[in-house]
Amino acid sequence: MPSSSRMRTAGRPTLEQVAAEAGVSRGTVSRVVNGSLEVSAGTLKAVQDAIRKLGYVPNHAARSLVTRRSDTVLFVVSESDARVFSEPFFAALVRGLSQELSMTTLQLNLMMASTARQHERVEHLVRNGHVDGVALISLHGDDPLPRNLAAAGTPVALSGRPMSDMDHVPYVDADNLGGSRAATEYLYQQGRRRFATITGPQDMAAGIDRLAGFRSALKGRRGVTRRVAQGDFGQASGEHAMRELLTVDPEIDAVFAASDLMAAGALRALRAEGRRVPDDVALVGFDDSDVARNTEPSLTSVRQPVHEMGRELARLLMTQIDRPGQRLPPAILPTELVRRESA
Amino acid sequence: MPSSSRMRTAGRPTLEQVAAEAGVSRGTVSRVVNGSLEVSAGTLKAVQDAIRKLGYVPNHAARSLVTRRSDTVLFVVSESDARVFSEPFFAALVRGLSQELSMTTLQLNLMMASTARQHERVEHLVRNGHVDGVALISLHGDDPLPRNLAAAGTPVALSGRPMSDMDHVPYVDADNLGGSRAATEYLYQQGRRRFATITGPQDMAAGIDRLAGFRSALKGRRGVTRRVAQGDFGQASGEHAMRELLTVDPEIDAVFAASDLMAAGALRALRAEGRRVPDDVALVGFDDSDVARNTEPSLTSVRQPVHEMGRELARLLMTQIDRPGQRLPPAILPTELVRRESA
DNA sequence: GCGTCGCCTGGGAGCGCTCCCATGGCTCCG
DNA sequence: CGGAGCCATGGGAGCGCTCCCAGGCGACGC
Repeated sequence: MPSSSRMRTAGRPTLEQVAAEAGVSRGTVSRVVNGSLEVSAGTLKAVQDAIRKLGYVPNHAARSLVTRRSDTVLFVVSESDARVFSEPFFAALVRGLSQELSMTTLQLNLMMASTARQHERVEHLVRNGHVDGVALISLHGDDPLPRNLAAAGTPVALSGRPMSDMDHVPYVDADNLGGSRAATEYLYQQGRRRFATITGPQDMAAGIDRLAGFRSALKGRRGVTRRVAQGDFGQASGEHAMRELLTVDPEIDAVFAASDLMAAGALRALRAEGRRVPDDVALVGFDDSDVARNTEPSLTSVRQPVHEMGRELARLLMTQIDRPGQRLPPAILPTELVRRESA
Repeated sequence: MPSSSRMRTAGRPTLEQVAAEAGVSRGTVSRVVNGSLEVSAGTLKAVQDAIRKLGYVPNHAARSLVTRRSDTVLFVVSESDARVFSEPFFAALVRGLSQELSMTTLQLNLMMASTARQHERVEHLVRNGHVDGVALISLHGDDPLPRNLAAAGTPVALSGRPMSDMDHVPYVDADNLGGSRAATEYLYQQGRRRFATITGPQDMAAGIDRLAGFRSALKGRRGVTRRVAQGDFGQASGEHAMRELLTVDPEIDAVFAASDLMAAGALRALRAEGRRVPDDVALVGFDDSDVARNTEPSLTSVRQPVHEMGRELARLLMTQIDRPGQRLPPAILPTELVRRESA
């Protein structure tokens, strides 16, 4: 019965084995692995050599069991919002998040959760210590999830300004207001005077803020007309809104659409009505997405630094994990007007 | 100093506490939690009640420590050539993957890994039992990672047919060949006879297969001309290729582009040269992406079931996790021609 | 009526790690 | 030269769970 017995899982050296190899105790190896200073230079080297020789990597489960930290953050996406996926926004955000995290030992856990049952699962995951923090994207206006989590002391960070106040839950967002204002001012500087905007849904912060930016840029200006039509960020709504606007005022010469998709729709409508862009009507979109590059004429648009927003989201989370209870201000990242053919 | 001492982390009941509450032993509770049958009806109920009452959720780390399973799968994205894969592709794939996984207890871990150092990290993660399986997307042709992992006995599944043979590493892919053939045949049936195709990069399976489909559809047909120009899936390359094609043969009346982006570029070139689409030239793209809906005219395109491909990817992984060593055939999912205005 | 079988159940051992206290040796000061 | 103090280290005690073996008990058969 020699070769039987437990058969020490050969491939994975344990702390104990490293200790034996280095001629020290478990405790000492643990200190080295975790970067404690209280180890003499000689021992340090011996242990490091042993670690290298054996190819030791700490067992995450074992560590997590005692430290009660998981070294994992959860990224929750409400998938019901199909809009999120039609845009590269999601991918770029994840990329930024992931990049920032990759500089630490933190892992990224992804979860699509729209139903209440799935939100419950998120809370379970958190309560049970599977994750150290949660990043949320694309919330529905009144979603209690972030508040619940934060109230329970879990680090939380949001992407996009939440509609209801979230008791100091930090969030990252683009400077929607500033970006819209800049876009509108740019149109004004081009000599345009008969303005229209196609808004996003007014129950979303992005929709509200972009309209506010438009208004703010035109505030107090004389000899300017301003029309507002509602859209839902989608292309069809942009086309519809544009048609409506032209009915109300056929002389419109400048349009700011709160999304590129809506701008693309507007472009269609304008063309159908025989307007030349930008000669007759100047048009600016928002997002600087792929569509903006592919329309004809291509769209002047407001770029948001999505990748950087992802990184900031990660930082917001990491800060809270390191210093629990810390109150963080929102991170509002600057936007930039990208000039193309449409304005 | 009464209130001090260990203070049993109140919020999280353990197996032991559930056992006490139900008046049984740890072992029995464990059996209930893990769905073993060897428990009498009465005990079962008592335990279930206790679990509900206490809100017990198993501690993942503890379980993982002993079972040596992590209940986590890793999704690795080589971000360096994110460019190639249109981004909605990525999002939809993740969504499918995630949806399938959400029906199990498996967690999804996401990692962007392009550099060698990061690939190393993936191998560490796997060797160290952090993950039970790995899904890989957007591989570089000769990437040894999947082979290494598979050789070590790790469940692996790929998205996209790998270029080099991977010793039975299963993959999911769209039926690129069939889709391209169908698109080309459709053009033929419309009475078109002077064909051209704009290919994807010929060092990628998708590029190769889509060209093969085009060729296959036209094989043996008489009175048909066929031109081939190379692209790289990007819009600019499509525009360039189209211009070139028109120089070679101004009479071209049908174009199959291996991506929507290239088709959009081709559209630009065609318009610039005064060709009407679809009247003078019929044009079909591939991917059925957003761009296809936003061009003017909108693009007829080959749709791949990306969401379903994500689910299949998950299934491929799960099967291997449940039955290690199982050899799985690739999953080739059907494509579908979506007719719009351009052809 | 006693032995046997099988079904449930209890609980010890141990997964790999961190935490913390005890220990031993050494330096330094009076 | 002795004692105090400090630093580096060793190793026990768990973290919460699963696995597995032993044992209790009821049912059934001879």
